[in-house]
Amino acid sequence: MMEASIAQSRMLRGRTIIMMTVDKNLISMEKVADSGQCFRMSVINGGIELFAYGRRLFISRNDEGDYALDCPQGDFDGVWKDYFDLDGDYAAYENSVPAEDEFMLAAVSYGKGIRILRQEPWEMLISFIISQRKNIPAIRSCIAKLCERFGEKIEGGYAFPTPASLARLDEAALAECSLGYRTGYILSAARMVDSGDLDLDSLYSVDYADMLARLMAVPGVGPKVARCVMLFGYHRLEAFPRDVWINRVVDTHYAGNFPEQLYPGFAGVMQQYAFYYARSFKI
DNA sequence: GCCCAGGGAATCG
DNA sequence: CGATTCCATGGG
Repeated sequence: MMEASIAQSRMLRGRTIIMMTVDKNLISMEKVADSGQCFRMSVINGGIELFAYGRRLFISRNDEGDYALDCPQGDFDGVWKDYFDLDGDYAAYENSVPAEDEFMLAAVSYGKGIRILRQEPWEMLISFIISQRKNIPAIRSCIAKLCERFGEKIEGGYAFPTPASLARLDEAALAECSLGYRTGYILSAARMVDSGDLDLDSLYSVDYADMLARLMAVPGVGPKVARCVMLFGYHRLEAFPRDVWINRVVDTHYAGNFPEQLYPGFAGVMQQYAFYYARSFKI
């Protein structure tokens, strides 16, 4: 049984810094950063920088190759452990692939170490409204502009903008973030959430169909974007978003119909392996 | 310059 | 119903 995390301390400029280590076999931070489910996690000068929940997290590797998270144990226990879904049993997901499904076997093998993050629903809602008809680098660029212009300044960068901070803008101000025709969608979503018309916190406790309907009531949110919010924000692992890459996979290898029923309650995890594999090899 | 991107809404048949 | 068309912008 590998350890999920161990607290370590080291000295830096005369101060004691607490680092949390995460077993390298438990998760691949590099694959997660490149998996298309998050847009504010990037590999930079010898480590990985991540912004979420109003914080910046820097991740490096120690001599054993395990991950060192530059955060106190309280943040790890209260935020990052669940954020990275370190308690999830991904071996069970991977082992559920039928022996005859060569595509999913290859996808699971290639993507080993990917996990479905628990991100903030509000950030997922805005991020995936932006995502429509954009490639991932362009999505990241738009979100970076949003954060720099309208997010709160925090140490090392900017937080994701709050609903209130976007709701009070006009379209001209938002349009500077290269949102194109999505500008009105973003503004509507921000005002719905800020006014309380859409209570994102209350959605944690509603069932699949209700959550899907409530999210799709937002202008610019259709079946695909709603399922991305459900999967990456609310951790509804049964949600199976179909984008252009997944549609190509499903058409090519599954005659237009992916066998979601083989993965009860976690088809979305398999979707993520398939997406990462397909996009990496441009299948 | 060209093609396309983690789609959705409006329109048409 | 399903199929088609338009949408703004920038990355590769």
